[in-house]
Amino acid sequence: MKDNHVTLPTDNQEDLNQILRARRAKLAKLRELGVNPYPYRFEVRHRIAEILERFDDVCEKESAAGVGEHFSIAGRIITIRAMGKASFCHLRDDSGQMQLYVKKDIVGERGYEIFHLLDIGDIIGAVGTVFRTHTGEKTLRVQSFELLSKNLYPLPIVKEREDQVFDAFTDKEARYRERHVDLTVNLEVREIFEKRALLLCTLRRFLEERSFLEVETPILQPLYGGALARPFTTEYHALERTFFLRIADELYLKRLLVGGFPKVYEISKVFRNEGMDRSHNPEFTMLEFYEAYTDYHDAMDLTEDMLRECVSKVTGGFVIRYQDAAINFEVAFRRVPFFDLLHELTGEDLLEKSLEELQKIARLHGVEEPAMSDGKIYDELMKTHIFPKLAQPTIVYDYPLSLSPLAKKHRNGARLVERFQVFAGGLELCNAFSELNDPLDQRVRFEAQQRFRVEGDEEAPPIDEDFLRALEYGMPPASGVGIGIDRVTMLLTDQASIREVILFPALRT
RNA sequence: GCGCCCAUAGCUCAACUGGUAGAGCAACUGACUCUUAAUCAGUAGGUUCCAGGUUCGAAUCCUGGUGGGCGUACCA
Repeated sequence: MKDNHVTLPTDNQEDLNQILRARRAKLAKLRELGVNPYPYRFEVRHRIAEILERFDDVCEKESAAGVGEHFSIAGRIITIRAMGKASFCHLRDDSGQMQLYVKKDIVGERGYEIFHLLDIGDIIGAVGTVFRTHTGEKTLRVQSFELLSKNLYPLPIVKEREDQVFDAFTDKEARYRERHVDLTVNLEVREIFEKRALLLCTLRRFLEERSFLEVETPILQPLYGGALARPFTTEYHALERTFFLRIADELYLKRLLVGGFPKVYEISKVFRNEGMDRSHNPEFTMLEFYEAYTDYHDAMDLTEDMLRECVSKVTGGFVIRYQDAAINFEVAFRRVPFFDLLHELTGEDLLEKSLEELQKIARLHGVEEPAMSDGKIYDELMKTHIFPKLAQPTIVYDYPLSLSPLAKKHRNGARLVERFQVFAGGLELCNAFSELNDPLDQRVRFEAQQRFRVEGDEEAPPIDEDFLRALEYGMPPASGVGIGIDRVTMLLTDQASIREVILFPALRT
């Protein structure tokens, strides 16, 4: 599958297949005709979608409105229908596609010869007037055109007729490995990433309007933390030390709260050295924001508003379709305590059970080896039976203490922490809590994690003395929220796989 | 990590119980001044993912490998 084209030696004509040879021959011919196949610039004055829209109500035949006015567009040739003295092709730019009519009488002998040396995939610029063909298609009558970049490697040819698509470029591996081809040929793919950009833009604007400060913290770190995950390591030569790629932004952002910024956020890649599947990519994009003097109830309100705003801006409505389910973001999100959901599942109050009782209940619900801690059992039950079924936007709150070493203990009970997660479409979108700012409690929590670590839990984080010291200076009470941007994008673009919303997803090499 | 499935022309796919690889589109030559999956006539195009093995003979069967898909595990 892989690099059969990459390994083709471009200087040895013998080894090239006939299509590649033909393209190179045309390139040489063009040069003979005095055409630079890779010129420096072209004056693009119009976008195709704007032209099409403008002539939308101009009726059949020669459009009086278009006569005389010249339009200048540039893009890639996606179809060619060549005839002896007049030809058609379609040109696509970022906004849309439009038919071009190239007539020998107009572009001249040499121009028409050059046009015949063009291929699907070439990038050209064209200037002309707009008219409608007999069949009603708005078309550019080309006065002149210019080759802007010669295509030497053939593009997949996707054809359409009456909404039927033929020979679509669908091989997932080829699409991910050659995303530039995917984007060129599959318009709906481009849309996903336009929506992703709009999502990021919306989030930034939302936070900016509320006076949050965008900051950047280290990706390369001497110690990692802020989540439960195995890190990637890298060698820092100058320091002769192993460094880690961050697994979360959390600890550095909290230091900024200590430092006096009351509202901060960061949007960035984080890296977790774990397997990949349709909702996990080893590097992914997180938004984390922290607001001083607020608790997790405030954060719930803010997060709910934020998500609703994103849905509205990106999809244009409040009800979205995700994998055949209608998800409504207009109404208030359901808010339900973690242990209420477990009660619904098991009919028992799991918070009151001993470890033995918990293990028994876990077995009843299909957990194979429940020899783990109470927290892991709760987590397992929720992950297998509850979370995937949370289709409508749901805020699950008040989590067991042992699962959340960075969250503040619940004001009403010592065995819970003030934490919540937001789910929709069965996807976990956000994780948030009232941030633990008691440095002595934080040390106790780290030490507990340290014990898990010694027992072999590779995801338990190490003790971060620098962070503990920072807390000792005093961090204001605060709430913090982490949002998985990729997951939200999946939801808003109705994609089942995270790879569809990451331009260059991780692949084996 | 484990299980199941997949890999054939530039793209999308075919090839029965093993018999020596084929189609549409794309490409090339020619014709054609309103075509649109353009049409018509003709031509060419393959390391059947890789390496071994079985066989007179392998795209097909076996072993190993590579890459991918789906499921599962892991995953705040």
